Amino acid sequence: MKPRLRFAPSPTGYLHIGGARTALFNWLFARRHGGTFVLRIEDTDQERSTPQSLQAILDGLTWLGIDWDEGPGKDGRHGPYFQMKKLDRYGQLAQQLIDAGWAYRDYSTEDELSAARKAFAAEKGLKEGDDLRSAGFKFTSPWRDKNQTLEKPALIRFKMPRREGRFGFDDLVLGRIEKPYDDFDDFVLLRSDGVPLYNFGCVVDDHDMAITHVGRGQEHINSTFPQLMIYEAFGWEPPRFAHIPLILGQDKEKLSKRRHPEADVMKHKENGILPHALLNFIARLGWSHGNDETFTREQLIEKFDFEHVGKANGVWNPGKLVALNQHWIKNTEPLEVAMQLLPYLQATGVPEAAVDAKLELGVRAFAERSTTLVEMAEKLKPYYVKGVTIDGAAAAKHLTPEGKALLQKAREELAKLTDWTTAALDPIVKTVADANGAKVGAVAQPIRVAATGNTVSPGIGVTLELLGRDETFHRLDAALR
RNA sequence: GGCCCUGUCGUCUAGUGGCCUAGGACGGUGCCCUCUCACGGCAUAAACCCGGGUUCGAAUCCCGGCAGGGUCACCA
Repeated sequence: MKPRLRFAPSPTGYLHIGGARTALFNWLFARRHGGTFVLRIEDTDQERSTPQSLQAILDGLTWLGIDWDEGPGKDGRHGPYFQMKKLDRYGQLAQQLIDAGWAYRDYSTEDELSAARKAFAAEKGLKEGDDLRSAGFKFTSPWRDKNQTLEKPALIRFKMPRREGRFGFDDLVLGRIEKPYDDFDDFVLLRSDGVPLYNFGCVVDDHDMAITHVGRGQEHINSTFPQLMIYEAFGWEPPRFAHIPLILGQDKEKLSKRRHPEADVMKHKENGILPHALLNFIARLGWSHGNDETFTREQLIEKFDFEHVGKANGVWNPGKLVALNQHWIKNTEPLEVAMQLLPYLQATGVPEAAVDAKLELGVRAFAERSTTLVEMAEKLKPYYVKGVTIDGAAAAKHLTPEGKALLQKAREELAKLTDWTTAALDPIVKTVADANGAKVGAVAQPIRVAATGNTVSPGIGVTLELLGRDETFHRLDAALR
């Protein structure tokens, strides 16, 4: 049987890096085994769900190259893929549970609940701000065994069986996990407005969508237990679960929107990170394959498994992400990098830039010198504008009378060239140095400063080819004046 | 607080009882290469949370501490 996996975000914000990794692991597993990857939208929190968030999540996944076989924009046989579109289904199933004695209508009001809380607090002698849960507050609805249907709104609670002992499941990454039955209260299945809560909607949908494996964050371990009870009540076979460790910020706190800008997937796009580099990085954060560090998309699909997902939380390491980014900048076809780079370059103020031979040459020259696409764009920009401002210190050091004399000689040699290529340009430096009894550096640096305004650039040959013949002479002559 | 999960260099990790004198990667340090900057190459410092067991033998198994995390809603 081909596996079916899903990613089920709630559209209440941008695509979080932890969510992206969860999506990636599920996607990799589905792809590896020729299965199906489903994208389901859990939009039952109407307070917080927004269309913008949905779009942001879709955009984030698309940017990362994580595609889905069923879900928004991809209808399948197991839809609808938005929970708010199947309220009737949840209602019918909840009624089924009531009929079977696994659930009941609860007409308790908020007032009654808070009265119970107050009574509990008074009995225990707790103060206003104290956490009732810590003190062991439990609420048992008086409607639990009444089995009544009244003409007023009710929420539907699951009736946890009063059992001794423990129950649990075999987690794909954590192994056996168990809890005592009496750890759980009757939990809410359906709100009084008929909208399902997470546990109920999740189980119904995973069943309806024939999900076989659920990879999700470890914060969901505890909700697995009530979900298991729902499966039992319906007599459904639960999927296999794989609880993935959390990603922590450098302060070792859970990655949060507020304190950790890196939690937003699209922030990395903005920072000039290649989508595949980010993919490689988050894959390695929590999963490993021996001593391997870099993986192509195909290798990731070929090697991924839940058994090698680690059990401990991981700390975000921006330095390693950047190192991986540089690795992929260097190890991706220059044409491909050029296409990714273009928008960043244009954004620096050179809208006329295009994916052409010049840009590809630029990528080849700067791949080893750039850690991000933003950095590469900034470094390439001077090759797209007319003229250059020469750095004072650089001029003072290299455009001395002696420097200028050598620069003049070099200019004369360059003028003789018919072929303006790196291969033809490179030897000029040594030729001029030899002819004048100077060191190569004494020739190269004045040229570099005159041509780029600075002491740092790729080799003289590529630098001048990138600049082009006309612009090179324009800048050299300006420096010689 | 109850319950649950976790604990190898600063960080990500390899490791599933002898192959471990604990390996790799990022970062650090030093050297080499070199027209600058990078890239690359070589070398180096750096870890099994603590304490008990089990075993001929434990980073690996068990127990207890300690530390970190998760969860306990008409959020997901």
